[in-house]
Amino acid sequence: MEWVYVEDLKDHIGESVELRGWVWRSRSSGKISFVTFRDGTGFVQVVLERETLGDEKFKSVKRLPMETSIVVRGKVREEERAPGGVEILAEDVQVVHKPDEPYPITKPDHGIDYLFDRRHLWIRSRRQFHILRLRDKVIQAIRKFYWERNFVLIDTPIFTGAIGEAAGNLFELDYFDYGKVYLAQTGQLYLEAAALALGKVYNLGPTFRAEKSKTRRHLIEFWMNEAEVAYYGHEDNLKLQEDLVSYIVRYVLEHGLEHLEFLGRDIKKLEKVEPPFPRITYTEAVKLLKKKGFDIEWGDDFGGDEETAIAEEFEKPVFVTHYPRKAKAFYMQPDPENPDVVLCDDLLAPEGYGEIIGASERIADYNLLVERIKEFGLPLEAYDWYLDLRKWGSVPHSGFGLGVERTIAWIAGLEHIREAIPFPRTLYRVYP
RNA sequence: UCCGGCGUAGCUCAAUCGGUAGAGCGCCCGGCUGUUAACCGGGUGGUUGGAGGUUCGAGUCCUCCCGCCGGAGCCA
Repeated sequence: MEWVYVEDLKDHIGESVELRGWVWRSRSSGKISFVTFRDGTGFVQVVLERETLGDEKFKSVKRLPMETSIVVRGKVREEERAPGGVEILAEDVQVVHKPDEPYPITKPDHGIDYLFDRRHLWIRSRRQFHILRLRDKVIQAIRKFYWERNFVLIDTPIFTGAIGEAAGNLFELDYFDYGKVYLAQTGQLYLEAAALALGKVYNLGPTFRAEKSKTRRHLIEFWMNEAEVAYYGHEDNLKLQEDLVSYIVRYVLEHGLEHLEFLGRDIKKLEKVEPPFPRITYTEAVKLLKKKGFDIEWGDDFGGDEETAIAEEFEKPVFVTHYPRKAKAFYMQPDPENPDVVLCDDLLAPEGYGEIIGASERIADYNLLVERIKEFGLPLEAYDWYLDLRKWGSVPHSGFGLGVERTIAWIAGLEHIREAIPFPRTLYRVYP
């Protein structure tokens, strides 16, 4: 008998098949019992009848505890009364492992701390199943987007010297006799080197921020997708970002619709995400916020409330461009028309999900970059190799970083980013 | 780090003004051939986060500590 996964059952209607998986829940009656069965690819209802299985077999399997692992053989049939429209009429059930203790996650009324203490088990639950499948789709979309455009994947290092966007917020480790090294906050500087070698490059991997951030938009360890392209200016950069984000949303709508529907996501809102995205300059955004009653002055950075207030003016993600030089990182190219602002953008997701991209054109001129490093009080010697990039064949180039979990949280409509990653690292949690 | 909230059965919560510690779910036993978080009957279950204090009497009030949740700052 052929071993079939739940996700492929629709191709086997009327056949007898073997399923290997686990009991999610079961409901038992006197002579019939319904098992919600899961195998990692989906959930399906298995019907156990006394008449089909015989008295003895039925008695032994009619009340299997949650998370009993079982192999089921039976007939696949369309059934209107079954959730999902397809069910299995069991002809044989073999128990692989029957738990001795009650499964700790039962009805959906547990507290968030209890659930995260049992994250290794919680990921078996339906909601988590759908979220993690969506995450997989988002990452598939990212890789496919760059692959289709002939970008080269550059895996940037996790251990780095003391360089990055800021000196603080770094996790410090001892590295043999070398001394202190730090966990990467960004692969950007390495991607800039790679862009000058390979043209169009990207990365996708974990990054670490030792920020004591305690909000629904922050993780200590999160995944970032960064891209960097030689000879790209500010405008090319914006175009690439809106193409990427639209591509991800379209891909998920096409390949992950059932997951979005399970999570109750408003699909119509996602369908509107097509290029071009609206744009607003920082200066215009400040005016808008003042009109809305915010106490903000030109030069201040935006907080979560400000970002939400800007984003709610638009149905699509919105670019906020041309931030004040002093509010942003040292490597950003000044606007030739106004040196107080830089050629950068933040992409704000709709519905209050905040910043999902930070981007800029990078400074190409050696002397200007040295000046900025000094101006920001950074140690010049740590940037030796980075400055080298401006010594030989320096060119204008631009890039950005996309926060993977924030993108997932937005697309999936999650209340908190911690559900968007299998095992979240938050301020007070590294277990499990 | 700062501000606010919470901590009671395995879980989610209730307990009036300071006056006998409760419910639902889970689990165990029994019943039921179409359940959808099944349902019905019975049973099981407590150092009220910890230490100290006020009081005739503290889950409830006070002090300190611990843990968690929400938010701020910072950021993707």
